[in-house]
Amino acid sequence: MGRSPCCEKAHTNKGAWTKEEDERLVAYIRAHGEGCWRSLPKAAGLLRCGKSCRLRWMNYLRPDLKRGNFTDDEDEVIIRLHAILGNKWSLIAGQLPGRTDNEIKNYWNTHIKRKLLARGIDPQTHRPLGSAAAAAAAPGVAAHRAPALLHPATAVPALAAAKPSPAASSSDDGARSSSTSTSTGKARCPDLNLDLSVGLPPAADTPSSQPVCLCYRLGLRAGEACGCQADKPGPQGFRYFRPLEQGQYI
DNA sequence: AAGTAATACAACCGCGCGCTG
DNA sequence: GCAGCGCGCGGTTGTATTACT
Repeated sequence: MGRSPCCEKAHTNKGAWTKEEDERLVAYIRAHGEGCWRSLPKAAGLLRCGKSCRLRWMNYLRPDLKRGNFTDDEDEVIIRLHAILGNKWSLIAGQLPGRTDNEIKNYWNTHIKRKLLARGIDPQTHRPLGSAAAAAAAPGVAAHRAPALLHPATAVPALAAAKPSPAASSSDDGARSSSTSTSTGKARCPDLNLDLSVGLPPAADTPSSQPVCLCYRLGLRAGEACGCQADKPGPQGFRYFRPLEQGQYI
């Protein structure tokens, strides 16, 4: 479908934001909240495109942003999440309060990629470097890596394929609702439902199609990121996957 | 001190998706 | 059912800063 430009480019500023523009934007959002980004610039007296205002607010001006260096813990969480989610920066950001998708994306490209390469790990596949077969088997995004991660016959690339159900948001929409909730100042995690469940192969000791929450693979315990009972083995929880051991790769 | 390369990060761009009339 | 709109995402670019020669 055809799309009109998001704004009158001829009458908008571009490039770095000035202090005055920042102040105007912050003052307006404090007074009126985050409403319609398209009409915000005019209402706030800014010669900027709505998209630009949104980006500036989300990535730089939001009061709940955590500035400063990433901690080692955050590094590891990003690496683990990227191994499973791929370049779903907004999803990853949803797990790191105070961090933005743009910030994480930049950090990944400038720091973590190099860190993984130094460890001898391919940052795209999260496999040891030089594993051509591994790379061939797992090209591109993490969803395509799922078969290597899980049972090849029944693993569901949930992120790519799942449609949201009335009961649970999922896939990319989950990402959007997650990021939306952050932008509106609501608590980030409580409503988060990544819904990264996969179907398991029928096996002697596992119920068929039992959902498995991948938060357990991330080393998260119940309540840290989602409502599953990942650390409670048995019928109440999920017991089929465990976090990676030292030296294991996805 | 000057020039160049590398790095970090803010911002832009194009596209896909959901919503609405 | 269709078309347009608005939002949000991920990839890319531009620019400022820092490190190195």
